[in-house]
Amino acid sequence: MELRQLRYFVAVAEEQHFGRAAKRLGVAQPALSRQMQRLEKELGGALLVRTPQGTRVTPAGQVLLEEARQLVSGVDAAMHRVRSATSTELGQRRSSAR
Amino acid sequence: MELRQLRYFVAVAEEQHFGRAAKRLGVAQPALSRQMQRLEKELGGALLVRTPQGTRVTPAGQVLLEEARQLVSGVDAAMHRVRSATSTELGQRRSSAR
DNA sequence: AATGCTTACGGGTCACGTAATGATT
DNA sequence: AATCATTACGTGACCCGTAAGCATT
Repeated sequence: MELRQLRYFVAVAEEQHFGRAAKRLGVAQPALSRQMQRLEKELGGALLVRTPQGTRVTPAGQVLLEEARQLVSGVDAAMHRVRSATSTELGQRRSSAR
Repeated sequence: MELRQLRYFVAVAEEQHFGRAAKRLGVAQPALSRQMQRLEKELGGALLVRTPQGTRVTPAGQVLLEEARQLVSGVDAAMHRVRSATSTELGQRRSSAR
């Protein structure tokens, strides 16, 4: 399971539409379709219900949606924290802090 | 930033040695070296201090280490939860639960 | 010279976009 | 026929392992 797949999944689940999700993500629909298939295969079950009118999440998909949102925002937060820590390091040699 | 990089980084930080970390991960040292470089470049600063005796984490690396552990275990937990939810769906049509 | 990490090189895998196909209304 | 998603196909990027290089002790 990769972060890309989690980000893609959140977009599809929220848009309930592969086309709109793809546009929002800046990728083509087939890329999305393949990644969602891969994700479902790895997790061992359907996450999305595809209909000609659009797409809904399954119960398992709903579980993943909540987890994925947390993880994705957690990753973003971690990146910011590390970047802040990196910048802070620069002036730390002689000034004690900040 | 990808999960692979986070897993690799945790191994290096814990082993304080690229060679041992690579062995533990089942990859070759160069693969590890490249991924750590990529990660540091993306995060905009050093995460590891390489010495001929081994490797230590920088302050920013310490921050990342804690974040990475949480994220990696969070991903694993999410996968288990979704898999459980998937199995549960199967018998839900007529039997109410279990 | 030995240890530890990095750069160079070649091969296999993966992700993507465009185009064509399938399915439902 | 129109909409939504999937499969087919070719290209480019990425990851990896082996081999060679650099630095420190």
